[in-house]
Amino acid sequence: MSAQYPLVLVDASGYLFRAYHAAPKLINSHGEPTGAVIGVLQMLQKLLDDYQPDYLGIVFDAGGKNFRHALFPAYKAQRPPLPNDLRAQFAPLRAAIEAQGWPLIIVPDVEADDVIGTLATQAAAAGIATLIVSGDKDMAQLVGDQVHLLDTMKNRLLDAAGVTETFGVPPERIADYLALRGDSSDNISGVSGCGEKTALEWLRKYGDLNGVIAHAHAIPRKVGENLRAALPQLPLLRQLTTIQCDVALNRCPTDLRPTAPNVAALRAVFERLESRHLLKRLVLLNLDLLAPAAPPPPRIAYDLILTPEQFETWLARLTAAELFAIDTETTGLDVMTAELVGVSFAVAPKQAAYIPLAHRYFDAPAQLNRATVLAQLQPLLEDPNRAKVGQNLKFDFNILARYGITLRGIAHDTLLTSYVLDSTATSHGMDALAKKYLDYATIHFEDVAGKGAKQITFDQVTVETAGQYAAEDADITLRLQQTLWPRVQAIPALARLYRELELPLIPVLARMERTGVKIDSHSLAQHSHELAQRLAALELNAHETAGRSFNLASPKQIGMILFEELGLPVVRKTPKGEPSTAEDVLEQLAAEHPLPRLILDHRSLAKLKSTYTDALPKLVNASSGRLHTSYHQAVTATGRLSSSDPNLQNIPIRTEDGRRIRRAFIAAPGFQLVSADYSQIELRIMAHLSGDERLLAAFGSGLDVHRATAAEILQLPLESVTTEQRRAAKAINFGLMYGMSAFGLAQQIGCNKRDAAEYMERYFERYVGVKEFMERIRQEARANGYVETLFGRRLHLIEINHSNQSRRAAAERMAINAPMQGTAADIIKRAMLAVNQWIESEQPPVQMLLQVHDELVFEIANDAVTTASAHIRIAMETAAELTVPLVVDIGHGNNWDEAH
DNA sequence: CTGCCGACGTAC
DNA sequence: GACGTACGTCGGCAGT
Repeated sequence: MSAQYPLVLVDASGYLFRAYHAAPKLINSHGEPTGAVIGVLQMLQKLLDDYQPDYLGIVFDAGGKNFRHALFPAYKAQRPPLPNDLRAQFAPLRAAIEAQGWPLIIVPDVEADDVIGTLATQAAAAGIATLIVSGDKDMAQLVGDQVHLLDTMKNRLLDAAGVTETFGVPPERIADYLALRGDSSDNISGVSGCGEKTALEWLRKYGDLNGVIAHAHAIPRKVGENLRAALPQLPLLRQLTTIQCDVALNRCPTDLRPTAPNVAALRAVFERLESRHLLKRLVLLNLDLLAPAAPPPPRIAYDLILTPEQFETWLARLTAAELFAIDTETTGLDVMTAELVGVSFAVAPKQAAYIPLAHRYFDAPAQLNRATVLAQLQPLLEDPNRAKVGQNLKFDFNILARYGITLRGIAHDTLLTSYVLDSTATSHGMDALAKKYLDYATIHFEDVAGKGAKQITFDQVTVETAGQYAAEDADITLRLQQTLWPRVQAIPALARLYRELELPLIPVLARMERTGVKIDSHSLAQHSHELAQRLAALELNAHETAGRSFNLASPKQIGMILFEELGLPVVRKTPKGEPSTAEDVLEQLAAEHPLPRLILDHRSLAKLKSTYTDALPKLVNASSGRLHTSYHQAVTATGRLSSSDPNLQNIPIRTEDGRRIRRAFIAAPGFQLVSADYSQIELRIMAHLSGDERLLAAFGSGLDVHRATAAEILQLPLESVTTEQRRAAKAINFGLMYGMSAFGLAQQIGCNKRDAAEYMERYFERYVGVKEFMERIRQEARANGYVETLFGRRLHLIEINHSNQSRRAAAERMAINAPMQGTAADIIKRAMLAVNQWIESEQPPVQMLLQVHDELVFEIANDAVTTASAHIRIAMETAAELTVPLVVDIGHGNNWDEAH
């Protein structure tokens, strides 16, 4: 199939000018202007996508003088000099066009118009349909049967009829027309007093320029006089406005076939331009070709293991190695369903191999049998004395577990090494670590498998490509370990934290993930149904109240109704400057109008439905019949775990509907759910870290700490503290741990700022140790650039000395919070290890299912609940020795709500 | 249609 | 500007 226009000729100088004025004035990080180049490249790309020509000419003006200047010294004389920031963009544009393989034409002393005219004429003679792309109206004269014009200014495609319609004259009269009316952009004046209208009228009356000249004597009034005065000039003007179609060129249209792009060169140009858009497209179009920018990567020759002999050799190497890296490749990221596709190993830098086991694509080579290979590897993988390193081994652990292998001898995990070194790093992913610590550009997963809709599963990747990728992963993991571990070792507390807490936690978390939790999908479905009805009723009511229909889930539309149509006051704005419709704002507005309350109710129910009652049943694993979360050990800045897919750390609890969702988390028949949660652990840690006498005393004597705080601040006896007073004290206690200000406290407890400030003052008078502790933490953060937990985990605070007040204040709040939140995280991790130790040694009918920051949830056989609970309590309460007791509340029941 | 971001809301 | 740590859903928008 041939393109509609086999030849496309682009007036590139015009494109560049247009882009320069239309596109944003971008500047890259080197201070170079880039907007016009990027704009032109995007327009060209779009054009070629649209027309897909066989031949292509990107034509630039050569600059310098041409025949028109010789005829008419004033030609284009009024043009201001090129702005420097436009001039600077010619070179990168040329480089990009050449790298694209697009034929670029610049003829010395010839204007782009004449080059285009000549090529179009030659093409027409050869029967090749041509599209001229230009915003210059001169070009209209070239239009004919075979030649059409894409007017980039108006984005219209013009044939001869279109030209007549647009300009009022056919293509062959365009030059006459321009000669008469002039062309200010070229400094051609034409006939004084003769504009568009007059020129068209004359041409209509007398046919062409010669006709006008012949009848010049008959034209009345001043304009007639002007015409007669200009008569000697008109042939010259006609020459200037006529495009030359016979200039000497060293190329003909059929020479203009685009060639293959030079991807590396293109990438270099695009990177310099810092255009994510262009780079992204380049990546998409060149998945296989894409290599990092200069210098080209020296790819290492890794082993691809396809025969038993090769495997034997590598098995011996692994057995002999003091430490080896392992990495599994699978069909997906869900450890409950992903299939093992291959496994890679590294025994020393650059010495790595990939064993493809289950690649399935047309023509895939015969591979070693997965079961056989795994059986041979099993003794090695399960031997605790054979040291292994990996990147996020919890994943590999879970995958191997599904094939009956218990990975032991986990000596290192580079994900966790990176995390303990700097929990605030933007990424602990292998690609980022390789770049950061080894200055090595890894092959990315997207490079081999694509992404988005085009993504394929790893078993579809060719074994050769997969081998390069997978073996490199093992190689880099090993090298990262060699670089990272000494850095951790240099800080003994971090080394302990890593070896004694984080690494041993891997199999514990892996087990919890694979165990999952039983869900009563039926009750959730029933709940969803009810919620749908209540939501519909609220929606109807809200629309009636508002007087029109709108999307209750759209803060933007809500804002329109509340603040524009109903004229309610804007309480607060979002960081982006839009009126906020957040919960506390609507709560205030509810006093003035019934609609905000309806929105609030709708929001809370919609949240429960979409996030929980609808979503959770869909995520139940088909084979286990249970819900499996993923725990992330290297995400939070403070050392907490996080949970996703689904997040089981934010299951509702506060409202009745929320608790009903918790009731859908159930125990298997014959079992109970047991929930054990630390009572006030962060406040206890604050007491311990601060050594504050009164706080220590309150916890030491087992008082209700919030009540005690209220009594202290208000100087009341404990028993006369009201519920309201206790609530305020609780808000202070929590607020303190978050570094809250008087303003924040006032907002929280609904009092004025002065009262809040007075409460806080009174608090710090009574709890002097806490006040001193907070100041000490700020000092420590400023001096060290980090703060520590009780166990030496560090949180780096690079903005603690920031010049911007609010940035610095934010860092100070993190400094205050992190030691408490982080110590609590350390303690519950220690408890999890202790409980796991007990489970492994005693083999009680107990499974640890969930961790929710200060709570552990277990599934325990009915008759073991009491004794197991006692063991769990001891393990948790003795997980750390503080100057206050750690207290654990334990409950049990058929579901998670009852267990509380 | 896909991907990204901001707003919002759930938990501790 | 103002309360720390997370994750998921939605709307809206840009780009495909």
